[in-house]
Amino acid sequence: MLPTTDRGRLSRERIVASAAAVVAEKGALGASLDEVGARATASRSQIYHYFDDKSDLLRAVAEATSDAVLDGQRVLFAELGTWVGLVRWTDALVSLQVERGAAGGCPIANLLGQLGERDDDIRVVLSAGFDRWEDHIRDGLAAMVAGGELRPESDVAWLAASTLASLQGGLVLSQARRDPQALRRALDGALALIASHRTAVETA
Amino acid sequence: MLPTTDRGRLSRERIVASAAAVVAEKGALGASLDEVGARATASRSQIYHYFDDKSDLLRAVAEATSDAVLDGQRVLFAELGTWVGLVRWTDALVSLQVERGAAGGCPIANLLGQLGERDDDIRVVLSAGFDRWEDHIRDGLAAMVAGGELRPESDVAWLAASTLASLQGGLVLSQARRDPQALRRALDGALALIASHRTAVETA
DNA sequence: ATATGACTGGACTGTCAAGTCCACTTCGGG
DNA sequence: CCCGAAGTGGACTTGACAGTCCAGTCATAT
Repeated sequence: MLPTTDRGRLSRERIVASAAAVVAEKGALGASLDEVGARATASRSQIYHYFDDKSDLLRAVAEATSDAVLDGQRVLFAELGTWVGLVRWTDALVSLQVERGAAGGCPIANLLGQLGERDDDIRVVLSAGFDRWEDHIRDGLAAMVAGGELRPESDVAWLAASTLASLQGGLVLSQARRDPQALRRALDGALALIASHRTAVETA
Repeated sequence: MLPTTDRGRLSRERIVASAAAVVAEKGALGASLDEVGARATASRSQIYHYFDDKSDLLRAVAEATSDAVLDGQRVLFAELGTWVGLVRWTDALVSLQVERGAAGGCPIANLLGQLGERDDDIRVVLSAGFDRWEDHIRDGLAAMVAGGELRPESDVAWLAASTLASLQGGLVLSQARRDPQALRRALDGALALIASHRTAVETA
């Protein structure tokens, strides 16, 4: 079931990547294995060679999608330890939403909505993705506390959870309205809450 | 296409209600017209008597769902004009999520994720639902300003948008984690932001 | 009472996707 | 060189679903 040769490994990866793309376009239920195979230049029996069934493939897609979303922010995450870096992170997220024409929200949340109630394994994978995301934010805030930018008594775990929620909700609203400003306003709310815990009062 | 008799009106309503239930359970794509008909004690030709096709029915479901979600909060909305009422509203939302075992997020957001990118009419209907929701929050905050509970210069439109985003994001995270506390933390963030605009400092 | 049109039921068709099967190719080790 | 396993391709089966069609029922207005 797991590929033992390089050739097989590449085949499997091609299939997962194609599946992720098709799922992003057509939704999980709307994604046919025929189309996945066509894009990966692989036939359906290859898919069943590496995966038990469609659900198994979708689990792999969920993992790949989580990784992709987090990887896309790796550079930004590194900057989260300062107020300036935090603001830059929000700016980058809004810019991304502008580029996409405010279409399509968070890929992780999309999969959750489509599969979360149907397949508990997938729900757990996506939940872990959110956890990692929140951890990065919390680590950044903790670094701001350590660096003296935030007051020591700040509850960074709560602030991180609340910030990720603002981000997710902002994405939902901007997708609904096709308006990136909805995300901007949501993130400004999160920033304002964090700002209320800053030490120096050198304007936000 | 639109029913002209009472009997037809009831049939149509039964169909929409059943469709909304099936869609909530199985998702929009997973909902078959056979099952909708079976639950509504109506055959498929009845469905096609009132709706052009499945998309047309789903549009009606989107409207019904928006109305149902907003209606379910009508009593709470009336209380939003005071800090106490605002807190009660958040408590009720968290309680609801506890009752549901933190399963299934916001029905409007779920439909958006499944159909928003596929059918623009539906996206607009759901977006309007969010608008009405945000309007109720904004009106409540404006009443708090008028009542002297919030400082006059408070940007209630922004606070309302940010609060709805926290709510939506909190629902996403609580659904992913099967943990209503994620919603609690998100809403506490929104409350803290609003609290920072209060006049009297009589503890939050 | 009956004709008209709204309303209803169920059978039928075409399409499309999941999953199975088997024959074939590639490639590395003996 | 050749054997066996890993990897590959495509045809086939089965089932489910959207959408159509037509024959029949119900309510009511005259």
